[in-house]
Amino acid sequence: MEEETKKGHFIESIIQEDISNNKNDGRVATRFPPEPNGYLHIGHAKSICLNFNMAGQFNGKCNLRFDDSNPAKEKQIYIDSIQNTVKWLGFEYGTPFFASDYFDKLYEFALELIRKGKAYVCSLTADEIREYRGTLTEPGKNSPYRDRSVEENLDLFERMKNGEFGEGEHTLRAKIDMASPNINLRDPIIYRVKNAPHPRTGDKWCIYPMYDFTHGISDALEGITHSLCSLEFEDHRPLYDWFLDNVSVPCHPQQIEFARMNINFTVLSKRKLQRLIDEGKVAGWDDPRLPTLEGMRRRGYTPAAIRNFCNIIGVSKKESRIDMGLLESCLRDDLNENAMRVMGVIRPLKVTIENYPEGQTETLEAMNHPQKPELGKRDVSFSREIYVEQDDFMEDPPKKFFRLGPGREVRLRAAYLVTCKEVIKNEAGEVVELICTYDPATRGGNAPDGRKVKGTIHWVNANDCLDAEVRLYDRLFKDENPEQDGQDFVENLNPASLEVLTGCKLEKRLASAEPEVPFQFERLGYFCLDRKDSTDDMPVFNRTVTLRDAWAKLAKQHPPRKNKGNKPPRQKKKG
RNA sequence: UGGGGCGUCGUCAAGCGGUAAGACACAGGGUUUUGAUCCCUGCAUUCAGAGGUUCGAAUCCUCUCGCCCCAGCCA
Repeated sequence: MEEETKKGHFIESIIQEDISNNKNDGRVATRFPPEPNGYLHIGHAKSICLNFNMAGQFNGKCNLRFDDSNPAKEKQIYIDSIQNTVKWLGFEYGTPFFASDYFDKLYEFALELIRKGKAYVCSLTADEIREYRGTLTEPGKNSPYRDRSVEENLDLFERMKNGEFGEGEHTLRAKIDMASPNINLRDPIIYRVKNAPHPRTGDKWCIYPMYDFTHGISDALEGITHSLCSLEFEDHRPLYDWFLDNVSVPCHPQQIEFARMNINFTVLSKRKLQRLIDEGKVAGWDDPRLPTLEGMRRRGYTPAAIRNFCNIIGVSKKESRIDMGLLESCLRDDLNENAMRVMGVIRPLKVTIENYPEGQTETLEAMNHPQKPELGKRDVSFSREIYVEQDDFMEDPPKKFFRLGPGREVRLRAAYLVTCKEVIKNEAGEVVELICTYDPATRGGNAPDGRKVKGTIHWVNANDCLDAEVRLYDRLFKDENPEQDGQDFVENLNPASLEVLTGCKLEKRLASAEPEVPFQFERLGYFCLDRKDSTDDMPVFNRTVTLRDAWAKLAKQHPPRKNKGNKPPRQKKKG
């Protein structure tokens, strides 16, 4: 049903091989290392699943480690959110780790490099450092400070630590090779002065280690065996190895790179997501249209669906753009299996059943899940006045329209067969009510005379229902690739990504719905109560995803006739 | 004309010298009180291209082409 771990992607093969060679004594340890400078998104989920799955699969452990070496960008709220989200996704990580917990040790390792003559304090300005670095095609040149004595370096570095210098005055650099074709090896900066309070170490430090120095050493200190990261760090691997080879760490983890995830019709980068928020294009980090895990959670995505998706897409080194449809397919799979069925009318059209006794109400039974009778039945109330979906009526319907139209008979799900007798319109000519008759002999939906009724539509008792707001979401961008032809992705937003419907009429049992618990509104899609904007007076439901809709697809392929407002069906063409 | 990667169906992705898995999508058909679900069926003579090695190549070699990443005191 769920989560069949894919067999053998290349990282799994490497680990398997290492185990059979008894490398690391057959131990496996991975880590998920987010920088707490933003919220997690679906792209991170891939890495989370990969790291935790590899550990789980090979009886190892996976650490959650915050890569918090740049206090200028990092915040406690992100630390909290990330922990929360990883737990929600379903992974156990025990006590989280922090690179900042290694600041003392990192400082010692920097000292070790200086004593070995492999690091020096450089007093070039940022601009000068850039100039000295050379370009992609020209080698760099040595810093004039490259040959300072060990003593002087030790003294300067200590004074950096003690706060005697301002930002940018000095840096500590590894002494590697200014002529290396790999720019990362041209005496990379290890420490810089930064006068910013750190979320965890406060103002204890005014110098902070850079990523390349911090990351590998943190891995080694935690006994990580396989350090999985994305492709852009491939060029950093020689540096990763250089640090671990030149400093006294307990082990030397192996860095392995894989391609990060991309999905069409959305953007996956903290920077771009941040911009959508800053420019007010979406409501915040947890806007249900966003691919952030908090947004997806609020919208109704389930952890199981996301995990399954991450397992299904595989792991490789090829840049790819995954079809949003695949994510949705995984979602529907889980929701179809687990969501209780209910009825809700989101664009109500009143129906009066003229031959049904006035003032009478009766209780009918409906299945909670047609494929799972063990989930039981629920009561739904029925009376003379009900609501049906506006889309389920056409004044001049084509032949293949199996719903309501003048003189047509349909089944009200779990109720009766009704026939449309009369159409009532307002002054503007809009249909505002239908007068129908019902066949009392069809209680439950079957006709004793065996006549076939092709269409079944959902409905709600007008005298016993829940008023609600419903939010319909669509893809955030119009284009499959929001940045096609170098366009600014913000210009490509789908103006119809959010549609708010008020005055929706839902089955009464939804009054006790809990946030994020999925329901299938039959024939419409999967919905859940919004945890943030719902009030006692006005519940708000988010549409998580629609049902597959063969009818809508058909109608789209064959454009509307000019007559009424409804979607117009045509005969399907052959071939 | 620096370095590092990557190129298998529309989209992901198996394949590791023995004659192209699977998933999503798509197209037909069946079941159905959700036009949902479910169930069948079809869907790469071909692996970026060209040469070569071999009885045999997507898999090995050579060259060519295309795409991505790197010049933060970000991660």
